[in-house]
Amino acid sequence: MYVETGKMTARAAAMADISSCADCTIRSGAICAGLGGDTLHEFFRRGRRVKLERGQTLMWEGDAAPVVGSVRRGLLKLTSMLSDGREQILGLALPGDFVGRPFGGRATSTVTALTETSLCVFPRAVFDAFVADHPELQHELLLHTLDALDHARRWMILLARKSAGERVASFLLEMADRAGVADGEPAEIVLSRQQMADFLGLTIETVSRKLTLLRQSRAVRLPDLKSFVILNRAALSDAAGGEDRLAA
Amino acid sequence: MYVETGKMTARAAAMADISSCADCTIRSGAICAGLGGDTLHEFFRRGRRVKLERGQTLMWEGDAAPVVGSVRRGLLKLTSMLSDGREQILGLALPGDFVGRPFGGRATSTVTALTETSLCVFPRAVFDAFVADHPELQHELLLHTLDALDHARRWMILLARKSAGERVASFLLEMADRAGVADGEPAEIVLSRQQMADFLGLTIETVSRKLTLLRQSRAVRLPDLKSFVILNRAALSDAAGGEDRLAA
DNA sequence: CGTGCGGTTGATCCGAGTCAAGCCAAGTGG
DNA sequence: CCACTTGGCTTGACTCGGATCAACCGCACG
Repeated sequence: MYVETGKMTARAAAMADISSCADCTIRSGAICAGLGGDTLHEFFRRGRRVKLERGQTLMWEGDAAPVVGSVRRGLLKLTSMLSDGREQILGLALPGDFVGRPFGGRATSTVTALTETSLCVFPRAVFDAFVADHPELQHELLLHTLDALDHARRWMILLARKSAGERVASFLLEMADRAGVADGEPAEIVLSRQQMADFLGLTIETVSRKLTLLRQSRAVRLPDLKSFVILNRAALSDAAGGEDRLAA
Repeated sequence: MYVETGKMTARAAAMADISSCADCTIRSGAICAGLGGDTLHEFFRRGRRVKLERGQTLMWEGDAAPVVGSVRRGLLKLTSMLSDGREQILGLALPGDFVGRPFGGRATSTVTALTETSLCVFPRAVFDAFVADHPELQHELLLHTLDALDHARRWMILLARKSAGERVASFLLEMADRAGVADGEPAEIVLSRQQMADFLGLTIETVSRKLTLLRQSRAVRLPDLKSFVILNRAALSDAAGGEDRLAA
């Protein structure tokens, strides 16, 4: 885990902090949205910018999890390990999302970077105390948590009731929409086939087969392993099964 | 939907409110925990006590959902309807749990009473405003939401990875634990077989078969349709599959 | 060149869904 | 009081979708 801050004067640190917030592309969607200049600065001073390489883990399920954080850039997965050693992906964290468990005991999931990722990380005790003093921050955190809950519950429906083909189609739709990629344009598949399987509650072979079927039906094009293009959104949406709509 | 309040003098209403809170058995676990006497009274004055009969619905998925509430007594289900008409139960709400979606647009699930239920219900706009003015209330709501999120994510694992037998066993364990019933003592199954199936992402036939197997293996006894007794917790826990532990 | 790893494809198996029949307890009407 | 219905549950026979096991492909890397 590489931490960007080093030794510097208080003034230099403050300037770095301010510029950090000023150039932050996700402020509007993050929990720090709505914090005034002074409060924002106070808040930021308590955290650190952390950069994770692909594959690095921020916290482990069950650990005392000393930190929470806000994603600035990149993509992380939240996972839980099963007794048989397989892992289930519980969700993804994108820029603006919040990770970790404030006011709690142990971390409820393992948080791992899927791409190079940058976060604002806070010691949990410090974060908890600061939130207690700043209702507007707590409010943003509450909104984020409510959204995450809604999203998790929609995903429950997919896992409980959708067929393998529907899951894969739903996944592609969600990836394209979250990335804001238009139909016809190539969108990135950030996950490996194994990770897609872990996410969708399937096996790698089934994921592969269903992708092949979607390609053969001309709903999508798969130029390479890590990208896809929506050729026929209606067909894809149809294959996703009514779309009780996972999109937030 | 039967609303208990009628016309009464301000003083009588206030007394009713106070006694309502005083005799509330779930205060400690509800979002109103930690509200001081005056604030609690203020808060309570803004809501109403609502009683739902078994089967009555408090709000519908997708509706503008004008209310939120805190469960005092009884049991409700949160459901979402699939395009094919089947429903998936997203979660249960027990005394102390919070239902509805504050600060949001539409209700994200349908909320229906499974037993006779009593709630403190608030108009959403009123609730939102009151929460904004009372950080301690917002804090409690946040804690509840974080817990609900953790619970939903654990349930995702069950739906994504567990076999039918494991799901049914996990369900029985959770029911017994939530009701605080000791092994050997009869515990209530509040749901019908159909509702269990909707909850576990199975069909009614499969639920029935797996219950029969558990009975035959002497893990549980099923005196009648609506109750069960844990005879061998080790066996049941084993059948639940390692128990990556759904209990909070 | 091999060697290894991620992905695809094929053959087979098994668990849960589907369809259908029957059971039992609680109404309901003659 | 008894035949008949009704609704929730169980059980059985069969089907089918996705897991499993296995072979193979293609590419990166030593």
